[in-house]
Amino acid sequence: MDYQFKEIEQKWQQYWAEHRTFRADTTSNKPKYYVLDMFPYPSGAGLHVGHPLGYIASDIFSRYKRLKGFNVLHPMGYDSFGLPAEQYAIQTGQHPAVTTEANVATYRRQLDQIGFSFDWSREVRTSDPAYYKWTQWIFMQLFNSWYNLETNKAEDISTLIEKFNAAGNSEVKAVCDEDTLDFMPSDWANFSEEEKQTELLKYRLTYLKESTVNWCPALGTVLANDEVKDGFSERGGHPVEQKKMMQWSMRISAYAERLLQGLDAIDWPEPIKEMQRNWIGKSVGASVKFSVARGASSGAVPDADRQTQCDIEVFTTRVDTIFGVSFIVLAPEHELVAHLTTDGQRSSVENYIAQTKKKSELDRMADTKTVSGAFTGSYVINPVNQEKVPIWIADYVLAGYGTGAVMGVPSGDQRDWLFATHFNLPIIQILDAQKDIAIEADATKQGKYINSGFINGLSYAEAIAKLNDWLVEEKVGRPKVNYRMRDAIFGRQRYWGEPIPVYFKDGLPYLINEEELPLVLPEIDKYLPTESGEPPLGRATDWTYDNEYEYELSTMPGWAGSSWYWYRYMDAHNNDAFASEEAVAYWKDVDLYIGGAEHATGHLLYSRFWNKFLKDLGHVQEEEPFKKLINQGMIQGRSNFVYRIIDSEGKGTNQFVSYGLRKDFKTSALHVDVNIVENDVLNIEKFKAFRPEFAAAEFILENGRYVCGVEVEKMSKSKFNVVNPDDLIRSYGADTLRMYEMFLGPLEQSKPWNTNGIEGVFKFLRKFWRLFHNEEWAFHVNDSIPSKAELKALHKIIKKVQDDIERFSFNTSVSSFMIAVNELTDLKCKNRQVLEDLVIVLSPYAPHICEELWSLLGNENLSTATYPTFNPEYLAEDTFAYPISVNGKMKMNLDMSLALDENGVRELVLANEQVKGYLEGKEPKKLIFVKGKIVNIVV
RNA sequence: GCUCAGAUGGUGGAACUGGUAGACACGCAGGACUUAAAAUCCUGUGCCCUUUAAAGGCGUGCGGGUUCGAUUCCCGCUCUGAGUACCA
Repeated sequence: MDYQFKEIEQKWQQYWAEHRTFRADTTSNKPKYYVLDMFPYPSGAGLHVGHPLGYIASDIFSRYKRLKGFNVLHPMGYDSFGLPAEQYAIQTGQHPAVTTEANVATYRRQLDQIGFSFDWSREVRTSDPAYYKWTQWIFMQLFNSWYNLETNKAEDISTLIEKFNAAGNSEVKAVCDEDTLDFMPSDWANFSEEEKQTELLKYRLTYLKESTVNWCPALGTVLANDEVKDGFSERGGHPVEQKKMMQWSMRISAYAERLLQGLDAIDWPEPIKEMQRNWIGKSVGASVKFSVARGASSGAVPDADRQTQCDIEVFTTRVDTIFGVSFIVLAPEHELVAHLTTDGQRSSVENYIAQTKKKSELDRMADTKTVSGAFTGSYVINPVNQEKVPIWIADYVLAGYGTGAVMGVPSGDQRDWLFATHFNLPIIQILDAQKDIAIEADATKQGKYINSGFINGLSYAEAIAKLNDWLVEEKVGRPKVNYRMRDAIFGRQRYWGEPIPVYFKDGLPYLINEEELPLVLPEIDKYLPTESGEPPLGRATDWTYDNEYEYELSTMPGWAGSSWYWYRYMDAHNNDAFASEEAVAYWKDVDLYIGGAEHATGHLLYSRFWNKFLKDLGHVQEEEPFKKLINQGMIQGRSNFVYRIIDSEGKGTNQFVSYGLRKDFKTSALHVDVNIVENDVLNIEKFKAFRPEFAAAEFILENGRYVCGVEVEKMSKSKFNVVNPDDLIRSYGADTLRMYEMFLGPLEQSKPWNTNGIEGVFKFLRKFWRLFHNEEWAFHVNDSIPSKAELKALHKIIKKVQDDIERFSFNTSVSSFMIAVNELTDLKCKNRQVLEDLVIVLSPYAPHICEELWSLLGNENLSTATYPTFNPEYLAEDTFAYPISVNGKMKMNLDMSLALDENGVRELVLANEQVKGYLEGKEPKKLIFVKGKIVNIVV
């Protein structure tokens, strides 16, 4: 029979499901290998062709590893909490759980028909209470932990309390809030329960913190940055304001250094590591206190406050330039600004602050050219030389980074230089190697210091060391490492997320009992915030702890459930632990993780954080969760256009002109559904049915066809360029889709989707099928002894595919399969032995057709087969058609024995008549010979 | 602006450590089979010159360099894509 992909694919998908073929087994004595895909959010739009790209690659890898004798864990699940389901619920009143369930069913159906070898018995859904029980449990562990900088790991909060009991907090080295009290053991003992809890909260790894959020009063809700555009909500266009709010936060900053160091040990793409390094943003420098000078300038009456001692702390990476400071700049939002502003400067400072507030964050960042700022009227004393230096405010200083204050050194920093030049502030040269500081700043670290008091004559390294010691000695500063990364906000004022297992008593948060987990999401009448502006959970009735205390009304953010899910797959149905100790000990970590690069600083960073935390507590074994990471490229949409002719009045007509002829007319381009276009040629009949208004359309054709225009855009419904895998599977089958997606190009490269070449892959599979059949489509192989040529073709592909898969070059193996099948077809190979091995080698790519042929060959269960061993002997050659080049230009090929050495080759080459012709009687100066590669004659 | 990735025929791409550029496909052209179409098969297909062939010239974004030899290494530039945002 001809290749009947529909029957074959259905049959084997059913077989795999019934036989639980891909169930991973924790008791196996084979080596383990864990292949993980980033699990999808089940959106209402279903799967598009971009999704499976990574899944196909990981599936090929998993199937290959099974053939290579590994015990492979290859699971799949759903990141099923999220905003779109909630949005939909608000609009329709449908419970998000219901729509999510329906979407999951669609995804499952679509995934199943591609023939993935997932172990579905381990499926997880983050919105399942049996799953989020453990997300909540991890939250509780974080709440009950603090970060000990002495042991450099998280510890149970009880060890902190012991320290408080024994010695108060002066000796405690912890990552904590900045406003901790100083207390002695006796103080601690006398603290009330509330005071103790308040203090402990400042050390807990998850804690409450006042944060600024985008608050939209009209919608009564907090918005993500994405949902705000130019100060207005994207939905509805209502004004959005900044509002301070108590929010749950995760002390990820405690792990900054370990997150940074850990990158060196993992096999990830360098650009992703670089992104994480930048995100963590380590800078080494010093923090220096500048004390505010008493009595401000311009005859202003100093108020009583200003008389009190007050310091401005700055962070700098160039403490060596401190003698060159000619001004200090605070962020306009800095808390001391109002306090420091003199009456004389008040109006201009307030003006400036008002202006800054008006600028959107984007404007403020985009405009690096305009210099702006305002003088506060106050001064600080530079601690190193007692110089009086003016305090300014400017919006280039950010409140959120460092201390929100910088020292201005115009000779060494171009931005400071521009500021000083604009406002006429002094520019002091500090290094003898600095040049042309009248024209621009020179940030050199070369040369010796000048105009720099006690560091005059020193080099950069000497100066830094001396200053750091001096700062500590004089108690005006210290060396400091600063990280850009800030703690992660861990609450959302939404419904469709994990409830936070916390209740409030006397305004303080307490954990619920572990036995009470999961804290199940309560039913509510509407998915909107309450009238008083509380999160949707405020609508729940009879939802209190112990019938008394109010629960936390925020839910966890989207990244909570995805920050540990790979462990759940190890032991998905465990009710007593997130995964059993034995399961974690067996599977350990993810060997290969495939997913999109867009998660570089979100999911991939948070996951590493939670993993390190769980490691500190002894719940998991590895410091890093994902050993190797591969990013698949984004599949873009390829939009097609038709060109409607515009009449003299500017109105669209009924006529459409083909792409090549559109220049002769006035036209407007219209998106046309890519599914009615083939190889950029429009199917006119389908187009007429596309929309009623096109039913009577007329066409100006070129070469008898209507050619469409093309543009690469993001895949989206509104652009009619979404390609759904279902249609392709219907016309070509899953095996063709799988191979075609791989054939498209390198996995990691982003590329537009186009189906132009899919026929070629389909033809290949038919040709492959025909290898096993005779002219009448009857199954036909023989048991003859394989010829040398057949074995050569086979072993070439055995080696090629294994090399390709191991370097994730899937596109090149598809080409090689085509070559192998072409060769074997030409050889009229019907040999059972050869074809059987070929089936195994191809099976990771096209599993259905291979299972069918495998069973026709009389075998059972292809996934338990063994990948054939490559034998280099079959590829060995006696002779080689050496390319002969003259002066580096290839001229001809000459067959010569591979046994020949340079002298033998030289003799043969120079004696050759054709070569003589090329030399035109000239004496060769030199002959380059690379064995098995090339001969080059230099004249 | 900075960082990273990339640029190869009409198209997707191949060439893995510097050694025959354009594998494999798509498309296109021509042919076979067919009443016809589909399917299948065969041939050709980087560009230029040439009636054809042989032969030749030019060719991996642009300009240089290293080398017997460069798509590959180095320097400078242009463009495209992604990320990031005044980080003190």
